[in-house]
Amino acid sequence: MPRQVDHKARRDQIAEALLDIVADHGLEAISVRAVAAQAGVSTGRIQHYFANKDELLAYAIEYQDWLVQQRWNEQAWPEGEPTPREALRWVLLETIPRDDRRRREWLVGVAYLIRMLANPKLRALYVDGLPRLYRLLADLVRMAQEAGDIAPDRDPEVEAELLFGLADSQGPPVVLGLRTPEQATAAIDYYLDHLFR
Amino acid sequence: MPRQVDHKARRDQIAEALLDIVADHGLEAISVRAVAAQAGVSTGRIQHYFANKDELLAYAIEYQDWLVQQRWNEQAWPEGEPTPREALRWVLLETIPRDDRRRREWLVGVAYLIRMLANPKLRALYVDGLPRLYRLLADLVRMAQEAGDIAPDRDPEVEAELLFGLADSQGPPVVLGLRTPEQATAAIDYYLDHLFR
DNA sequence: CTTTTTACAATACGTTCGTATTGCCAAAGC
DNA sequence: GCTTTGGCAATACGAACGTATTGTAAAAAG
Repeated sequence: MPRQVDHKARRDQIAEALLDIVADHGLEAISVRAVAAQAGVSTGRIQHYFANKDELLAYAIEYQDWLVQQRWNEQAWPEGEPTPREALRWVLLETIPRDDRRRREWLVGVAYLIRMLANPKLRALYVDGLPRLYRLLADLVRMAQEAGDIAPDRDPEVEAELLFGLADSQGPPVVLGLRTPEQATAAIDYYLDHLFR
Repeated sequence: MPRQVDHKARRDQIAEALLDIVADHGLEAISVRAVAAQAGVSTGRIQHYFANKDELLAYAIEYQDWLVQQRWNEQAWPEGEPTPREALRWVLLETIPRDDRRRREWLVGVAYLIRMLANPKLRALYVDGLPRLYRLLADLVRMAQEAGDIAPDRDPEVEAELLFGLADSQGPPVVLGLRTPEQATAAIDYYLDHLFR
């Protein structure tokens, strides 16, 4: 066997370029040539690593999903053992598009949503992830309740929905510049202050 | 002047076809020929009523925005003078994609979101609408408070954000079939039960 | 040193795209 | 009734598209 290259690295580099374009101009701006230009490679290279455009598109979100999971596995939780409140805050802030990386992830997620309707593999990325997130939030609320930091009459499932909804609904206004990430963070902190006592 | 036709009706019919395609397959599926086929007209007809593709795309969301405003102006409020709670519930349920019409509107809104980043005219549709919605929700909470139906220590602005977030976050799971519209409605009713007493 | 295979670059091919062009029919104005 | 003009259909055109094909440099295997 001749010259060996890191296949994943090459595919990831191409996926990076695709995700940049999608976040800026949507899926309709994706062409093999445009991705090649953004990545600074030839279309021949892209053809060498992806059988066709659909496979390229599919790899790119799977790659983004992998990126997100990497961050959650490595960075969570930032400093030692967090309290339920710290963990809750970390998770909620993680969902808002507060910096370039998270902004791109958020926009790409939006761009791929309609594709999920007809594509079961894409759908699974969302369908599997959301209930896990709800469960995590509810568990953290429960832990805080058991520690006496949240009033016992609060329903953890309902609180999980409210918290997620509050964080999730910050996405569009932040991305569109109607609200700053700081304001979105403040909204979440404000509600956490009410929830914890 | 010769034969006169209803220009708006023609344009709306074409916009309808475009919106159907966008909701099903995203903006990347839009071509003048595809819209013509969906509408059952010739591409010549589309060219006659729209200078180019961009103008067609722009007209279509403006048309959808007009449709939504029509419904809010005419159907709100369903039966006579509603209580603040009825009005609140009506508004919140209006934002969830519970039937084909609202589902299409929701999906089209998502599809156009990335275009709003670079297009001020599109952005305005969102940027103008959201604060008005927040204000409406907060006002309704305030009215209910003054009537003694909501505890006076609730912050109307915070409650507006929670209510909107709760309703808004139902969109993706409902559209993707993870949750039924009935379950989404139940989640909203459950929280309204807690808020009102 | 030769062979084989990987990793591409370059180009070619057929299709689809947005849009320009052309032509025709019907109705209103004179 | 002739002219004009709006309302199209049909077609044409160049660019861009996804992808197939071809060629080549280089490195591992023998």
